[in-house]
Amino acid sequence: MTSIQNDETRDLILRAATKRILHYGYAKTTIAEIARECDMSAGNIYRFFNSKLDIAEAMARRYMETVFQEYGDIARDTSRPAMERLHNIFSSELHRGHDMASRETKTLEIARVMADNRPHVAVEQVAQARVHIETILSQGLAAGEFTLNMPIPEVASALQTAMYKFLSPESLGHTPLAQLEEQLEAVFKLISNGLTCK
Amino acid sequence: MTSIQNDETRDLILRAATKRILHYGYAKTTIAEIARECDMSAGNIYRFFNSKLDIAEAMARRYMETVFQEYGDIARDTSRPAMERLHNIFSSELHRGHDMASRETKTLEIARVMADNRPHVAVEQVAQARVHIETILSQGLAAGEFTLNMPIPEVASALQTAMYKFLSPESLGHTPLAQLEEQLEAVFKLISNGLTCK
DNA sequence: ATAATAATTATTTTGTCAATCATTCAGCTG
DNA sequence: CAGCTGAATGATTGACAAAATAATTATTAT
Repeated sequence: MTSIQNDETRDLILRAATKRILHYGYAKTTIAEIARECDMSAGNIYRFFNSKLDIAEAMARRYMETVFQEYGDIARDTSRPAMERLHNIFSSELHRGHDMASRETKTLEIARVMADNRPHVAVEQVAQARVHIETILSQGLAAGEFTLNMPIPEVASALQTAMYKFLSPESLGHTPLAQLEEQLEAVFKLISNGLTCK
Repeated sequence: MTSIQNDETRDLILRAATKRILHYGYAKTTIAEIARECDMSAGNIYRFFNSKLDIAEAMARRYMETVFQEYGDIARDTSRPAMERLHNIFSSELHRGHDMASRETKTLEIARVMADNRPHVAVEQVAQARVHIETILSQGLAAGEFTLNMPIPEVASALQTAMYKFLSPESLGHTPLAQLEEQLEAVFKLISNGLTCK
């Protein structure tokens, strides 16, 4: 079983794993390689992680933390209009997704591995993103910027559903960024009209 | 090369192919089997279709024709409100997609084969569906039912983008129908508000 | 000209072996 | 004992060839 103490070693392993997995991919990276990079034995890794999948999951969570940090910053910056900040979140989601799909980093493989073996993780991440969207919505509502005819959680969820295309690996892989950007603008315009009208 | 005449034989082949492919899947049905079902030789199939893929494409197109017939009927039925008919189209798209994904028919495999080998077909189909959406939109606009702040083609396209989740095989396969129905309602409510507000 | 049969080419499957790898664990070390 | 190692295990994978299957093309016959 994984021990509780020694957080620094966990971090060391995670950094080494991230380095190699982003470069060579999840399947092509072996526990032995990660261990070598940390100057320890392969067996010792298992004192800190229960499985290779757990390492990947921790990696993914750590990365998403930075993303949610960014969303939190946006949600906190009440100096900008709520609508603009909503747009900011979805737009940055699209660009991050596109970077992942196009760049040589093997992020897409990890996404697939997670979707196949840890499906609840994606659900959690979406829920976490929704929290920030709800925050911005309620700010916009309080500021008189929005007129909602549905409860905030439903609106936030519907927004995410409508923006699904911009984080689906399929469309990210097959549609050029410029076109996706146009489509994002169009959908956003459509919806923002519905949010603001009296 | 494929000959032009003898449309009945083409139909015979297509029906036989459809029967077997829906039952056993695309990969598992052979040209020889289709030929046997038609009481002809395998080689002879090639007088009517250039390849097995062409048979699948013809199958898919024929099926989509019936779908577009339905859309045409909906678009023509001006007795119902335009908004209701828009909803009708997307809802029926969702249910058809879900049937494909859940039922034992191997429709999903065909969709994948088409996406991989004939990507332009899906693009065409989406464009064809958009025509009907545009028709309904312009009817709703003429009837004073809608207030659009974008050109009709852009609105139609944005609608399709926002509804992308309900025809993506991934979400159809992983999300229960009831939940997708709820999400469809929510997105539609959000957008319809934007279309109708003054 | 049209269709069946035969030939060819491409792809898939199968079987085998070795190698690799995730994971476990008995035991070393300090 | 806490913290680790290195060897063992069992499952998976990759390479490779041979055989089989299936798509496509060429030839022949009516």
